[in-house]
Amino acid sequence: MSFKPDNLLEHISLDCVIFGFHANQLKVLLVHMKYSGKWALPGGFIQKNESIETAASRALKERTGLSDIFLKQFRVFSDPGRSILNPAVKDLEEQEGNEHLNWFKQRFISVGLYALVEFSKVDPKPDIFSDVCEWKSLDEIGELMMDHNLIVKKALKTLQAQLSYQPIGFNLMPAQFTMPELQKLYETILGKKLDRRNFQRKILSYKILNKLGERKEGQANKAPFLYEFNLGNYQKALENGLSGGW
Amino acid sequence: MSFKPDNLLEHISLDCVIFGFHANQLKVLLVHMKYSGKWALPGGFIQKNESIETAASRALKERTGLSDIFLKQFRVFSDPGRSILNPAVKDLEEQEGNEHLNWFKQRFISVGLYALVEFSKVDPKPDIFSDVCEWKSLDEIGELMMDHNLIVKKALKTLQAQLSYQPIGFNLMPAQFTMPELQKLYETILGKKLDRRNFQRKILSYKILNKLGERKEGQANKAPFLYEFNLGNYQKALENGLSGGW
DNA sequence: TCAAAAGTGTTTGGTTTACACCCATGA
DNA sequence: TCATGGGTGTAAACCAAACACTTTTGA
Repeated sequence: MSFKPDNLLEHISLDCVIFGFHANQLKVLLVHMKYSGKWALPGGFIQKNESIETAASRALKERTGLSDIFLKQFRVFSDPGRSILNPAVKDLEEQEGNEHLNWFKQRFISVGLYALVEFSKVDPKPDIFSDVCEWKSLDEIGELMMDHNLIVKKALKTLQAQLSYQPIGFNLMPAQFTMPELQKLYETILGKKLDRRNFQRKILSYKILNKLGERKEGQANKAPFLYEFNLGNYQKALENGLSGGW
Repeated sequence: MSFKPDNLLEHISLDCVIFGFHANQLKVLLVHMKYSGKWALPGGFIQKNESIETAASRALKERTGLSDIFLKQFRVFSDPGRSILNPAVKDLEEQEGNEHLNWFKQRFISVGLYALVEFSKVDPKPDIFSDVCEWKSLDEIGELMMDHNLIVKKALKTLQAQLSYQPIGFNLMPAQFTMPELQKLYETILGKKLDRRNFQRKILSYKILNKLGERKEGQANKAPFLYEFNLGNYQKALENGLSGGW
């Protein structure tokens, strides 16, 4: 993998908050920077003939192996101070003879996007500036590079707000899932418990689920039903918005 | 007024959708480009040591004379095609010996912001690329430069969505106003009629208004009460959000 | 047969909607 | 005195929140 700044727009970067859901926890995909040892959000730059969204899809594809990811820009981070102490520059300075050092020393304005992906389908791969790429649950995230903690915080807040008027599970759940599992997702995002019965009634009222047969899994209790998303209605709900608030 | 690209970030611009309310109409402040004759949104560029918001405030101050304007970024417009037919470049080509032509020929990614201002306080001033700066009501807006029609459309949609969970009147109304006037503002933004009595009950339930004495104005009907915003509660409502939906 | 967790339905209270009557004002 | 439009209140419909009992399952 090579890096060619001459095909990239200057001053503009993007940072992706990639959300996944696993073991009843909301997770974020992070990369570990080679030299500074800091964790950071997967990012990217914009090629001269692509949009932010295209560039982000490209970065996501590289990091996760997935295409057609749910992706949404939510905020531009442009505080002039955000780049001043960019440890990525320090990393590069430590590399012998890095020809692109000056390019990284410029000030970057970064577009924040969040992505929703199905945890099990992701095959995390580091980029050329990092040596590790892996999932971290929200409470495992320590101090991130630059203003990335702020970016995660704002992304989560946006996601919470969207939850009230947009269906989101399709991008985060496996193809088949139970109602309690879906509820856990909502509870995790919102950071609070929901009533089991009211949750079910509400989510069913959206008509975005198909009920399948029961599942027999080996737990010492009644086996919950399996559901899948009804893509047609899900799509409509995405376009028209939902009503409620959780 | 001079123009010094050497102090500006390349590739990044901003466009402001400045909303005002007058004569029961929602208006947008536009500038008329000197050479192409096209109307456009007031825009700006980002200086090397300022944030997007600061740059936008600067542009707004220049265009309207106002400081401390309500301002919110809502979307980045980065389609590579948006700049290709930039008539501003054509304008500049027609100017003899414009030294900054190449600077404008670059591709721009633009951050869209919307602003809410009190119509009567604005003193519109063109920028160096335009010869007119004036208010246009939404239905008077014809074809704008580049993708500015799209930007206006998205701004309006954002404003409509915000309406449900944020108070907005303070920035658009004069210091004192009547309930029917405030209702007109909401109706205009939403593009639909609201019930007079339910509107009043709802807006009063937010506790963001102070009721003043009646007003006597010469109309052939009962004189409506005057109200003003309760700044303390208004501020709280901004931070905590409202409940409803219209 | 018991604990754990899922399925289902009902009651209650609050919010939103729809609607009607009276009052003040200038013409 | 009348048309216009504002002030206020109430009944009905709807929605959300709280809550209980029954069922299934593996241990």
